[in-house]
Amino acid sequence: MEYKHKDIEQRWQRYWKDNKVYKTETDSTRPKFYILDMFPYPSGAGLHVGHPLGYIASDIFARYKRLRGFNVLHPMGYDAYGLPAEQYAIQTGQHPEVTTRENITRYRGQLDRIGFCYDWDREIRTCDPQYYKWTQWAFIEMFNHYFDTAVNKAMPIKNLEKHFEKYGSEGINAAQTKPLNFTAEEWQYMDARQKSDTLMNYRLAYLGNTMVNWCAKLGTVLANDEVSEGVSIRGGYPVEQRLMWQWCLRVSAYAPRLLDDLEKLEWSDSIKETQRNWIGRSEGAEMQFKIKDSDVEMTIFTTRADTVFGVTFMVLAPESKYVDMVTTADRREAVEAYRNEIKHKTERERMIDKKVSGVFTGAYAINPLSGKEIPVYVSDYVLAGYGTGAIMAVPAHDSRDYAFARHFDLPVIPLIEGADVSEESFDAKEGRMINSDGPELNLNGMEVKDAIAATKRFIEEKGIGKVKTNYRLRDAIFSRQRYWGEPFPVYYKDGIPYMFDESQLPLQLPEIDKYLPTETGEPPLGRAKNWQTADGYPLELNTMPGFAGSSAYYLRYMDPHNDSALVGKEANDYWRNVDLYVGGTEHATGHLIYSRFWNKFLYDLGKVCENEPFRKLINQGMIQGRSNFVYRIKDTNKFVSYNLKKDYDVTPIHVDVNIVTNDVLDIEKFRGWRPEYAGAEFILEEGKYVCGYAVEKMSKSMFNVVNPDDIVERYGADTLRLYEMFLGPVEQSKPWDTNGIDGVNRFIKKLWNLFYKGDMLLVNDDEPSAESLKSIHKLIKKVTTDIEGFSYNTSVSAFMICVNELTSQKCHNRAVLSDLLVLLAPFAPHVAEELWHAIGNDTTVCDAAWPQWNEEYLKEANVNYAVSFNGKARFNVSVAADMPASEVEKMVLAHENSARWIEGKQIRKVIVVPGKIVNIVVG
RNA sequence: GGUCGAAUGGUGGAAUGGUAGACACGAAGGACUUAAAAUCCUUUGGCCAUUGCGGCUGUGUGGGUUCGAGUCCCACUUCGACUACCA
Repeated sequence: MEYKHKDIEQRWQRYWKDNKVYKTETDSTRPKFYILDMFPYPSGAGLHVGHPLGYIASDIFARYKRLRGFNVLHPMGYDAYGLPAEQYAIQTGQHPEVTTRENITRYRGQLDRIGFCYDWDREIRTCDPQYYKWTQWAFIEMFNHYFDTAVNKAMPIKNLEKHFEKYGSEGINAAQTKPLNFTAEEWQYMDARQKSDTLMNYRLAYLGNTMVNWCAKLGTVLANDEVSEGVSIRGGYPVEQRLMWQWCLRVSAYAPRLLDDLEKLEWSDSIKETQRNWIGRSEGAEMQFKIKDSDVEMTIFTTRADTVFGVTFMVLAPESKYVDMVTTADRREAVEAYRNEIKHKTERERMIDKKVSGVFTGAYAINPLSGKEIPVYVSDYVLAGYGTGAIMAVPAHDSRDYAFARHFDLPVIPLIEGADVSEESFDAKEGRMINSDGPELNLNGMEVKDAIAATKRFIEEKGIGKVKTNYRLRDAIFSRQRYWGEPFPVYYKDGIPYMFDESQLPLQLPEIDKYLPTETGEPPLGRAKNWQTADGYPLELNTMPGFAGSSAYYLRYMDPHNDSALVGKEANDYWRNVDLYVGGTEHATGHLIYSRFWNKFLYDLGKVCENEPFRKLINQGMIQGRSNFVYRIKDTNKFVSYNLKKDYDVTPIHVDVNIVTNDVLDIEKFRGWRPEYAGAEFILEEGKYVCGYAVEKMSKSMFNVVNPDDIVERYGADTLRLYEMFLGPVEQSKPWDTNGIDGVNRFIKKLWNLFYKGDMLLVNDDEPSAESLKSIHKLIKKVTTDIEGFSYNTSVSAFMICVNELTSQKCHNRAVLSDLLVLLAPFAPHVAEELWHAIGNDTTVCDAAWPQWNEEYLKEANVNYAVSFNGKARFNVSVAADMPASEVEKMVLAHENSARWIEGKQIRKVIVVPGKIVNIVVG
């Protein structure tokens, strides 16, 4: 029999499917293991070979855990809402649901061909009403809760209302948008609208008038993690700041917990660090500065309280509420002009334009420690959204303040001994204080660290400020002006938002005629007919963002068909949380923050039993494209081979990597590739046309996309799986390069030849030799430890070594080969299954037991010691493995080569590392 | 600018502080074959020696710790990822 990958793979994929081999049930008698892939967005382009990298790694782990007796939950689904389907719909009029369904079908086909062990009965799609019912439900719960900072968890908003009735805002401990002050009586006299507005200040899901990232081209607002460098991540369109009424999630309330709980997670240090930076805890102080000749007091935030004696001016964000309060009449016009100018710049323009700009308000503030008068400016380098939107500027010790001071010719007072501030500021937090002597506080001579502490203590005592911890993490903007997303379960009565009752969910996405905003500029849902409650109240026109559906999907997999809860208590108590989560780093500040927030919220409500959703996280690297180039001589249809191109004036042109093999162009296929190349001529080297290459993102426009289907067709899924693992460590990014795939394919054929010679099965029950036992037990040990440590690439090498050894040993022993197949089953399940049955098993290899290695077989009879003198010049000695170190020493010193090296010199030290080295120090 | 990570042959990559370069690709030579494919064998970091079994050198650069450093420490160079006017 010959190794025919197509027959084998089709046969076993059908068998696994028909017999529901990978179906998972809750089973309290067995330990559970939940291993999850980040589910894909089903794009129109289909999967390329980069996508399955993480899926293969997790599939190997899932199969391995199963073989070790765990009850493994390994599901898959689709993050089906998203912008590309909607934009395609705008262009073609095709309903996004239709294209999404088609794309899912294509994805499923591609995934199936690779032989994954997903339990497809648990598949979920975020656009399925039975699923998004629970997304809507969670939103309602967030609306109905606030975050209590005293107990550090979410509490019902009803509690807060009761408190208001009795005590007003006095004594509340609630995360809030802004501080409010009202009495119980004032609360009583508020009308429905005012009460609603007041409660919005505290709800975890709230309607807020906030500064948002508005992308005109996409016609929607975007969350901070969907914007990078001032342009939208999807499409790269410019984004500007706008004040809009939006649904928001009070993620910031959970910032301390999101930060602290990172410690417990088995995530890579780099991704934890990314989250830490994103949450951005900074300890500092808030301080009040009085405005001269006015009642206004401005609050600023600083982490450098020690530098207060070096404050020579203050700066307000253009959007700051203080601007109107302090600007003098004669400066009003100039300030307004500046604010308008800033308002019309996009975020991107503000970033590119690093020029210092700003305007004087006419006001002077009084330094609370030195009593000096200092001018107040407005500038866009101060952000409205962070701290209080106002800063005290210390040009000597902050580079941004320094640039501003130089531009407006403001004084610079150095505060640290030896700091040279003639050319640039001294930003380091170290050194000894000078020039910091005020009427009540003297910091001179202190170290910076102590000066910060002393100043904080002083301002708290004097009531001019307080110690404050700020977080960079902002609330998540939760509205999108799009069609293809979850509708909000919200209706409006007299302009006040109300939630649907849970029993009325899901609120289904309506049909519309065109997927564009309405003529009046409302979101696409404004086109829906009868988009109102039974009583005629209008419904919310926005939809939820992409991260809504992906924030709790891992919980739904535990209990995907439950009609009465997101996840039932029994299922949740058993599966708890994800033991191993595999996905890309690009979600570090998006999905992985939102999911943790969402999970913590549900945990506070007692709906889930674990505080964190993903216990261990592995970030697979990205597979980049490896593009190929041909070199056309300018103004001709003649192409010159890579190593000859320096003699010509050439234009490099991307060429489809699928007509290039090992960087050699298939000339005939190239002529047929595009009509303009039909008459192409070539200047060859050694009879071949050699292409150049470059590593780039894998994309259609670079003609470097490799479809896994083609690899499966040609080499088989097992080869694809092994090869993707063999390429290098899973966590590392690397270009896709098929140059080595033949080696992996050869390995499978060699494995096959251990079992078959022609049609004859070679397997026997002879006593296995000691060296065969050693080979297989070495492999068991290596593969077991490698899988536990996610070193799949070295595992694949170990398989190759073992098969080579068994081949040269002519080992066809059934027991040895059985162990080999079980070890291989996670990596190459089809061929393992085929051979497993060929040697007489009638159960599936997926139900076998993982073999244990026996150290007895691994023991060496003899051990090689490397002998060195002063760490140099070595020779080897071979001694019995159980010889004690002192005997080894004697034997080495008696060795003829030792005499040569010692040559009468004194022996100072002899070091024997058991089994490894003998080092003799002479001199 | 900040944070984190990386640097090893022609290539992808191996090496609990202990004989660097496993394994694979590619390349060269050979066997089988009328020929090709497939398969198998040999060589393959560099330099020198190759009718002697060897010698020298070598993990981005410069220092350090150690009997011994690709591995640990310090500084630098280059590259990558993330983030970015966060006071």
